[in-house]
Amino acid sequence: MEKGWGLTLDNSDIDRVGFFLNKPAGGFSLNTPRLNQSKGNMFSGGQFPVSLNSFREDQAAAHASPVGEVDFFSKKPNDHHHSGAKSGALVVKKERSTGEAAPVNGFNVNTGLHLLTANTGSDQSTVDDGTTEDNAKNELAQLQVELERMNAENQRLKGMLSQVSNNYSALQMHIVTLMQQQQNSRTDGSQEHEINAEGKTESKKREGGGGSMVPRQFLDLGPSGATADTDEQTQSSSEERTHSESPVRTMELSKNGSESEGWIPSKVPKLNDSKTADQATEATMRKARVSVRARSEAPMITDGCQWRKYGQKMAKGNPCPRAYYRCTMAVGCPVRKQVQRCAEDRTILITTYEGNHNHPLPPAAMAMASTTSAAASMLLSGSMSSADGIMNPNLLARAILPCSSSVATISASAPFPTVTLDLTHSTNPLQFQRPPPQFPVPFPGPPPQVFGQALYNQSKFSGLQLSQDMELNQLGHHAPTLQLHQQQNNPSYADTLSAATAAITTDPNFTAALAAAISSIIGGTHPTNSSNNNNNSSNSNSQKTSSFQGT
DNA sequence: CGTGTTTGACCCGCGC
DNA sequence: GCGCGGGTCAAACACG
Repeated sequence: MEKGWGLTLDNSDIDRVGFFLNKPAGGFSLNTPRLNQSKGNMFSGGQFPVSLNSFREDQAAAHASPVGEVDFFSKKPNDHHHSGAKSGALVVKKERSTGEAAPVNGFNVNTGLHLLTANTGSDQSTVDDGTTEDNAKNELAQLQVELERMNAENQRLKGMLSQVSNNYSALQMHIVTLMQQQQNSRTDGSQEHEINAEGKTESKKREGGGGSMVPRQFLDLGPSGATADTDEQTQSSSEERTHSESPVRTMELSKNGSESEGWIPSKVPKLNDSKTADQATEATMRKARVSVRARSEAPMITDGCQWRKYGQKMAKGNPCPRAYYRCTMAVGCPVRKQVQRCAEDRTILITTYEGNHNHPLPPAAMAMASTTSAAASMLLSGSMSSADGIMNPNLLARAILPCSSSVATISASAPFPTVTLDLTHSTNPLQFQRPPPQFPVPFPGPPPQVFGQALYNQSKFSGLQLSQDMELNQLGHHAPTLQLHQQQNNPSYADTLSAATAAITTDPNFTAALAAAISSIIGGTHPTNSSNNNNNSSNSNSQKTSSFQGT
């Protein structure tokens, strides 16, 4: 039930964990968010920076991390004897007695403890003085007391940790319960029409004389094994396993609302029994789509992935052709996207994503991928697949873009659940109301990759925000420092980031996630290259799609 | 020559 | 059954 969401948070937070634990750099699959990682997030979120070590005692000791707090928990209470080679404190003392400098390893912890002693210098002057022996004993006693205190603290923190974990689980269960209750209390599907401002006629046309509202394919999960909530599927399978394939188009709550640019295919894959589980899962995941409306003069926004154009069609009602792209970062990646300009406002580029990547993604692409994946998961997962996705458009909308719920809408009237992120206004006004100074002319216009970064930032913020809400309500505070650092190094990004920040800072709870996301994204890319390597993709030379950044 | 785009043909679902 | 429209395929082409 938590697929997708929070994996960006996981990534960034794991990095932070690595900061403490000297974690070897490892790849984290986008599609494998794990609860235990989320727990790690909780514990590393500043409130419990030490508790994490209780889980990683062995690693911390093995890595001999220079961070002192690690060893507090790697020590055993009864290792404080002189002969206890395992005691870091005493080992340090012995080494110091030999005139060696304190090794730069985990034993630095004991240096910290030494600060509590009365006279540290007496150790070095210890030759045969009886008083120094007493001092040593006193010091030893103090160390022992300190150790005991630390152990007590450790136990206390562990208790807090388990409590937080329990609270998290309880909250999670509560959310699920609420969703189920809301589903059960649903009496009609009229709210579906509220989701899209102007999809009423189409939906009513679909209803025909049926009376009961068909909840579309939100629940048309078929044999998808990706959804865990099989019970909910069974609850509503009878009425919801329909293949109403209305050619309804995506309606968006933008100001131009009448525009229908969504990617609503007429071909709905039927999940027959003959299909394999993988195929069904893939087909299921491909059903949920995330449509992004954004102002960009570039032929395609940069989202960090490599795309190959495999088709172009003239869509009805739109003089602008619709381009079909396929992800080429991995063989067989099912992710596709459609790019089409808004008929009414040619400056608005509508990109619709579909599917989940089956390969690791660069940081620049993870935000968008996580957003689409999360949207798809939330729409298609059992808990969400029930009417919640329809009944609570704001829930998902705010999950997608919590900073401005008005721009994220769900097109429930579409044959496929489609989340539309309208970034053409209100989300990032600073970004688009004034042209960037380095691009005064309409073409190439706002740097696509800059916009892309802003977009991804927002997307990533979404994941972060939701993860925060569901796991912990605070992130660490070191990320803003990184963000500012990156901003200074990259003026173009500074522009973008400042705009994005200005758009989001209205939500104070979102600041930490914002900073973490920006720093994470930028930290994983090569801004100097990515800030330039995509502006040349004008309409004429857009053959080389490679919008891949940071490689 | 490899890679990616272009573009007409083809397939499929749906409405009439 | 036929036409329409969306989506995909694949041969031809362009480019480095």
